[in-house]
Amino acid sequence: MPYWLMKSEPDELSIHDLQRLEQTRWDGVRNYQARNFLRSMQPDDLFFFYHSSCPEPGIAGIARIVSASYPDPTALEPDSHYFDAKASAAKNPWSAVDVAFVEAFKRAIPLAQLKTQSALMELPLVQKGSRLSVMPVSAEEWAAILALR
DNA sequence: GCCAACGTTGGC
DNA sequence: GCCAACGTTGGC
Repeated sequence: MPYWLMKSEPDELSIHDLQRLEQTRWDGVRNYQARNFLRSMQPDDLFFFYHSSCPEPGIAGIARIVSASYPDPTALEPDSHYFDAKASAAKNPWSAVDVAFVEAFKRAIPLAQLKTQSALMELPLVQKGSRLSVMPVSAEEWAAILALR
């Protein structure tokens, strides 16, 4: 079963928000490579929930995919921050998935620590200049990160 | 707030 | 199809 990592600004949605909500829609992805990964997700896949653009960026917990991908409705909502004028109901290029809370780490694993792990050198998250917000995580990487909890 | 790196747009 | 300009991401 594939593993993933997805980034979220905690001001928008944090792992603690998800804990409270139990389940929510992961939308607003507007990058084709990231979207393609969303489209290959399956229910019950697990992912690391990463906090970005915040005082201490890092992996804050684990969540689970609960739906196959479907057209992202925010692309069609004019008032949405994620509105895309070129999208239509008939032709919506963007995808969303539903996700559920699994676990919040007592302490987020800081990006700075992840960068020191030789087992994670291939992970786009730690590569200089990488901005990919949805990425696959190998079983070995998953285990290496879990060991840092 | 700065800025490096990236993806996208659009003129040619 | 090239590539300069622009907007965005996201760490620091």
